[in-house]
Parts: sequence; C-alpha cells; structure tokens
Amino acid sequence: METSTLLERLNDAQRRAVSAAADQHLLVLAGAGSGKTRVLTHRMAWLCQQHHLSPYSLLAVTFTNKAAAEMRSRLGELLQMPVSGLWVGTFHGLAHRLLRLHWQEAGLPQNFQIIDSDDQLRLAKRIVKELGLDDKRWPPKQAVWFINARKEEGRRAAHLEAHGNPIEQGWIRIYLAYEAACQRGGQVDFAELLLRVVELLRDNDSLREHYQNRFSHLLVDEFQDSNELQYAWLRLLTGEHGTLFAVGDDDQSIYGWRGAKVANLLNFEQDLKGSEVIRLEQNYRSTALILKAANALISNNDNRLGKELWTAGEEGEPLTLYTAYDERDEARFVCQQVQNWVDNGGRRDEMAVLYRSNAQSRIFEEALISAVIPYRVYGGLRFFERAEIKDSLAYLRLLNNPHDDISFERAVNHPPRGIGVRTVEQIRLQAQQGQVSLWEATEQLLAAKTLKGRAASALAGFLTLMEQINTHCNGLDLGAQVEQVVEGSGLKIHFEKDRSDKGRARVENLQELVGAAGSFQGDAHAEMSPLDAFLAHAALEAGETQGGEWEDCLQLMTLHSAKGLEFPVVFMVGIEEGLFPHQRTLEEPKQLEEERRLCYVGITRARQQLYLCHAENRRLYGRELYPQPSRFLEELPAECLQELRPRLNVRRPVYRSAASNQAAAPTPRGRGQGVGKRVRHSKFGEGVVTDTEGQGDHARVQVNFATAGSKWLVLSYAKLEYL
DNA sequence: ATCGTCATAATTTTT
DNA sequence: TTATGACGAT
Repeated sequence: METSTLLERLNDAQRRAVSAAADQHLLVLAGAGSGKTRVLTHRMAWLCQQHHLSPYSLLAVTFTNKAAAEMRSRLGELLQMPVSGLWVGTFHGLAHRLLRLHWQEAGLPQNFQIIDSDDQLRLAKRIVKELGLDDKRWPPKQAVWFINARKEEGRRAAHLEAHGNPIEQGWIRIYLAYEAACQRGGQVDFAELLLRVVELLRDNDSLREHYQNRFSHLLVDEFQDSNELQYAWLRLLTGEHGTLFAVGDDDQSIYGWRGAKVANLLNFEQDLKGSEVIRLEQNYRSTALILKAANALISNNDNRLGKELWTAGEEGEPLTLYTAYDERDEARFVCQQVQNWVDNGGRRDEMAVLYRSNAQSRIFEEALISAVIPYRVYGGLRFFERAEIKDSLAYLRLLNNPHDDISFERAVNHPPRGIGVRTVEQIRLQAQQGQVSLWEATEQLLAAKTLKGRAASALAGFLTLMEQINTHCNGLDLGAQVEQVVEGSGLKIHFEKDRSDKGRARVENLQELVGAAGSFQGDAHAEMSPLDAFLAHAALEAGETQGGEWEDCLQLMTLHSAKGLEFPVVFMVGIEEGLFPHQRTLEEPKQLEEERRLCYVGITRARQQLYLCHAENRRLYGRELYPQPSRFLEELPAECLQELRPRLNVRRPVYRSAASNQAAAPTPRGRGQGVGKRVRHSKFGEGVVTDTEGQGDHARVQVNFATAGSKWLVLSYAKLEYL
C-alpha cells in the first residue's frame, strides 16, 4: 500500500499521530468515537511501510480478546499479510506466550496451566480451611482479592510484613500457602501471568535486553485501564530505546475500582522523556447535541487532561428525558419506544438498554417478554465457565498432570460416584501430611488400606477410570480425546439423566465442547501440545456469554459492558440518586467522578437518539424508594433535552422543543393528579405524594415521608408546601 | 447426596 | 425482593 493512501482518510490530528517521528513517545488522548483503533492500526502500518520495520518488531497490546481480534483483522487488511504470528494480543495472552517460551527461566513446569477466578476461589477456600483459619474473619473471597491486589502491586507473600496485625498476618499466611499450592500444582492465575513476566524481564538481563531489542515499538490500547503491573510490563519492554505509543481516554476510566491506574496516563508526559500528547476530539459517532451533553457533563470533573468532542455532522434530535412513575413504567416506556423504532423500519439490535447494575435487567426482561420483543442480556456465565464444561476440562487437565489438585478435587466426584466430603477430607489430610498431591495421597491411602470398603472401592474405581481414559486417548486427535473424556468420565450420561431444559442444555454444551476441540486451531507459536493450547485457550478466552444466534435482538447490558460499543438508539435507565450515582460512591469524590465518567461513557454510546429515564418510585430490595433524579441529569444543558412527559414538580426550567408536545404523556395508571409531587410538612418533613382520594375539603393525599413513613393527610388541614 | 430452611447481603468485570 | 451460601435432616 502506498504511504499516501495510509494517511489519506485521516483527519489532521489522526494524521499527526500516525506519522509522528518513529522514536517519538506518544500519548493519544482519544475521545469516544474518535477513531482510535484506526489510528493504532495505521500507526503500525506506517512504521512498517515508512520506516521499514518488520511487523514482528512491534508489540501491540489490548485488554480484551475482542479488541485484540479487531486490531489483528484491521492490521491484516492494512498490511496485506497474514497476521497470525504477530505480537498483537491481550496483556494476558502475550504474557502467556512469553511464559510458554521461557517457562524454565520463569521457574514454571513446562505443562503449567492457567486457572480462572473460579478455580482461584476454590483453591483459596481450601487453603483457608487447611490453615485452620476462621472463614468469617478471613473470607476466601477477600483472600482472593488480597492476593490479586498484592500481585498487581508486584508484591510476593515473602515481601509482606504484618506489623503485628493478626488479620494481616492471616492474609499473608494464606497468600504464602496459595503460592506454594500453585507452584506445586503448576498453576498460574491471571495476575500471576503478568507478575511472572515482569519478574522474568526484571531479573533476567539477557532476556530483557533481547526483548527490548526485538520490540522497537510498543503500542497500548485503553491505556487508562492499565494497572500497576501492566504498566511495569510495558516499561520493562520499552527500556531505554523503545518507543511507547499509548492510546487512551482519561474521561473513560471506569475501572479504578479494580486496580486500573489513570495515573499511568496522567503521568505519561513526565514518565517518558520527550513525549507528546495528541488529542483526537473529532467524533464520528454521535450527533452534536449528544456530544454537547457529554461535554457538559464531564466538565464537572476535576483532574482531567481536558478534551472537547465535536462533530462535523448534524445537530440531531434533543435527548429525551422520561420521568417514569415507577420502574415498571420505565420498562413499559422503553418497550414502547422500541416498538416505535421497529414499526418505522428500524432494527431491534440497533438499540441498547444500559443500566448501572445487573439487578435492573429483570424488570426489563419481564416487560420485554410480555411485549414479545426479542432481547439479549450481556453478562453471566460464558461458555468455558459453565459447570459441565469446567468438569470436562478438569478431567483433561488431570490427564495432563495428575498432580493438579484443583482439577482432582473437581473431577473426583463429578459426576457423583460415592466419594463424599469425608473421603476427600481424608485424602487432603494425607496429602498435607506427606506434602504430596491429592493423586499421590489417594494412591498411598489405597496402598495402606486405610480406607474402608465403599470409599476405597469408589476411589480405586476413579483411579482406574482415569487410567482407562488415558489409554483410550492415546494417539487420538484433540476432538476425539475430548469426546473420550466426556463419555468416559460419565459426565454425558449423568447430564442426560436430567430431562429438564437445563439438563438438555448441558448435554448440548458438552457436544459443543467436543466440536470446539475438534475444530480448534491453536496458534503455531510456542511449542505446546494441542491439548495444552486448547486448555490455555479455554482459560484465556472464556467464550461468548450466550451461544446461538442472536439476530435482531434488543441489547441489554450494564454501562460498564457497554464501553467500546455504539448503538443508533440508547436508553439509559435508572438515572437516580443512589442508583446512579450508586449509593456506595457518594462519599468519596473520586468515586463520584468515576460514576460521572461512567455516565459519560453511556451518553457517548449513542449515535442518533438518547433516552434518559428515571423513576419517581422504585422498588429496590423489597423497599419502596422515592429517589431524586440523578445529579447527572441536572448537569446536562437544558437546551439539549426534551421532556417527553413534563414533570409535575419542575425543579428548574427545562427547554421544550416543539417535538415534546406531540407525544402523549402516559398517565400514571388510575392515580389522581398530584401523585409524584414532592411536598413538605411542618412536622413530618419532606415526602412524595403517592396517592389521592376525594374532592374539595375532604380530599386526602397519601404522602410517603422520608423519615416519618407513609401517611394519609387531609389536604385542607395538612398545610402542605409543594416543592 | 439431595432437599429444604434460615440467615445474609445486595455495584461495576476482564483475563 | 432475591439469590446465595451454610447447615441440618431425609
């Protein structure tokens, strides 16, 4: 491809980023919808074509498999070459690849396996128990959090100091035992993948120099989401002579709560000498009014590098603000708008409902089912996380390495074969005493005839079964091996007994697993057996949330999972104080700012139409709430908004376009006028009118007071002040 | 081993 | 409200 064509379809800022000097560190502040993937891939192509660099001297890293796949395919188009061996992937995927190449130097067994968060939690549970610690004081979930957080700081258990704090001491003991268990079983968790590589590069001079020389250019996507460890990784690879090209957006940093350090981005200029910052502010996605709202909202945050999105496109329709009576009314409203869009020739999959927390999806699902609108909910268990799949994988891993205790525990009684917790506990004890694996402990117990009849024969049966499967698998290809496991383990027969939908789905999933293994094409790099490659693939790419065809479905997801996506029509729902911003973020200004960025992310998902909804009345955790509209709504310029149903308690002037009058206001069902009004009573304080009855002097209103609860009051006596 | 009962807690999630 | 986990009973 000619150079000219590479720069041709870029705007000025994009072109400056792509064609910057080859040794220039760059931070590209890429606003939402400003074409960052395009800049990233074009930069890579530019370096190859203009500076005659080999594509193999570039390393490009992202966070998700999806983003990595996107980058690969677009790069392939630009370079017109197969892209399979290139160093383009996720942090974890690339770290894994390095560890497979240098397992020895990294102190790992060659057949090391990746464990996912579910395995990790199981292991933590076992360890807390084995150490005899109280799981009330040291909940395994928190132990996992502790371990991961320390690893992300680059700290090993041996480096930690309890400072006489017994709780801390407990965490450290757990971490220590956890490390030992993983090392013994050849297991590596997600954080460990990164930490091992950082340690490897840090401590092994020749290896570090090798890779620093090899990768002249490092490129990162979604830089604002990187954590300490990931940043250390990048800096080690960059070294003195490498060049870092980071793309990110501080305004879209929404993962601070899980360790992402925006500081990595904010300090870029200081950290990398002679670096430059380029802003991509032209937006190719949304209408001008949507961008205006987004800009106004985010300007309420401090500590940002600053950026203002603009478009050469149309002004577009105003944002629609809908004040629902309650959460069911909110859902009904969305259904109605979806129906309208479809009736006018639109597709359902052009629309998305975005909410703050997963619990909100239920009410929408109910409404959508009764309105017969097909929908798809994001989130939930992915393919390789399903129990029946994890069971099958446990057998495969155990065949690979009998000393894999995590897999042993899982496989030994799945499907149930009469090996109960009692028996397993005995095995654990034996293993602990002899410092051997569960498999060895089982052999010892059987040889010593310590176990009684039933348990002993069941266990012996299990060992024989594993040997049988092993023999049968010999020489088979991957697909046939997996089939052998699914059948031989008894898992298939076990789930076939379950005649319910759930059981049938599980059997189908097992079938699909066999199919997936059969057609699996592992990457040719890093000499791994097909089975190892498949197991790594299963751990690193958990697969789709839901299999099957999802044609033309309304999309339901959290605001977090919407990042990176776009839709012609977006509904943001539940925009209320306490829900969004969430209750738990109200105290810390930092957290509140992250909520605001989340709102910014939501707004900027919309291409043409954005609906903002909130309810006056919401049932949450079995309690009736009367939430205030979110502060974020008030931060939007009035001239961007139209209220579809003018609220009775207008708290500020709201610009109303001609369009707002055409839509009929849905009436709160069968309730009197005034319902929803906010009132103040001299004695009971503030509340909301929830019902009315009667006329004239006898008229009564039901008011739910914030502090005094719900009361019926006679209007002519109560002297209510309307707010 | 499976089922029922009780307590408890209840953002956000990728690898 | 509801979902999950722990615990005890069949």
